[in-house]
Amino acid sequence: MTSPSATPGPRYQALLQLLRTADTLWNASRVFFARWNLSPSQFNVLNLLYDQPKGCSQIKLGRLLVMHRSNVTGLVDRLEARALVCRRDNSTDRRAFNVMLTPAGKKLIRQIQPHYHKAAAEVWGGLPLKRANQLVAELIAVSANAECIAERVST
Amino acid sequence: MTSPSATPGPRYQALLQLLRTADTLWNASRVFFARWNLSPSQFNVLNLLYDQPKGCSQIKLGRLLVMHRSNVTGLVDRLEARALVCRRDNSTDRRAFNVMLTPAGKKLIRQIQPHYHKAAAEVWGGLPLKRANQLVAELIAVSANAECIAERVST
DNA sequence: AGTAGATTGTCGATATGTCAACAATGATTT
DNA sequence: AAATCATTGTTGACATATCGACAATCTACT
Repeated sequence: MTSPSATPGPRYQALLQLLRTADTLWNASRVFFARWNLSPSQFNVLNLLYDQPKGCSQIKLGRLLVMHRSNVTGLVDRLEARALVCRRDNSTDRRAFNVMLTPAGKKLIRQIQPHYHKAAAEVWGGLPLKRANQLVAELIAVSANAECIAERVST
Repeated sequence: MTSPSATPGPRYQALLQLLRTADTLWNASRVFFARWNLSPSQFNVLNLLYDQPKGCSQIKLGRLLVMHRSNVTGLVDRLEARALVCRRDNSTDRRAFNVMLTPAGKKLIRQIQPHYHKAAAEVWGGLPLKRANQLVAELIAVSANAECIAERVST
């Protein structure tokens, strides 16, 4: 007989498995993108910029990628060194850059995307649509709870 | 009318949301453990060692934490410098150390665990047990698929 | 206009993570 | 026993991530 609300239990297992799965996914994506000599984060930058033809400030990039400004600097530096991305002056705000894909960057991301979407679909195997939607909802709830806890602690 | 097997779709959203949620959880845990001046990885080391009273080699620690040996070196270094962990010679294998908790380390982990379990439970809110178990099963399947893809690519 | 406060990007310090290479040791094979 | 191969931990080079401090700039208010 198990106590009806034992603390560790299945919910705790779910938490551990969630983190572990994400780690596995991230590592798999590292292996996956290595073919094009890109890190997952670098791919994310290119992928995001692909949807922003007018370019994007670094702080906005950081917000979309959920990372600190200071990290965007180096990420963009390395992509710029490979001419996949360029920094253009922003005419309306002289503090900010406009980061955008170069033609080479566009070409690369177009080349990768079909492989990426195929792999992403495979990862879920035969998960029914209904379950996928339910899962997204649950994960969003978890995110919200975690953020709430973090906020409560830091204040 | 949506196409029955469009590539991005809800499964793709689920993938993104999964990574995002894990990132949020990890960040929340960083804030959470900062109270004790620990990183999430450092906590994981202590937490693992708590269940291994006889100690653990660094390579085994790395496997349990899903990280490379070389990373364990620094992690243990920093915990050792704070006297939360110690390296003892392994009598049967002179290559390996036996990493174990010091009394101070045991004391710290015992102090943290109740807060940790409470927060971990809160994260799931009112998720029914049945759903939690289903989730774990789905996440394990995803892990396996991801690892399979990575292996296929790297070979 | 001028000043005070917020925002943007960079830098340095530090932690976390990878990989390849190395020395020391263990395990196996001949 | 000797040689070969595998494993353990460390190191160095690097990418990724955080934070705090800083200069330049924008914004708002007096």
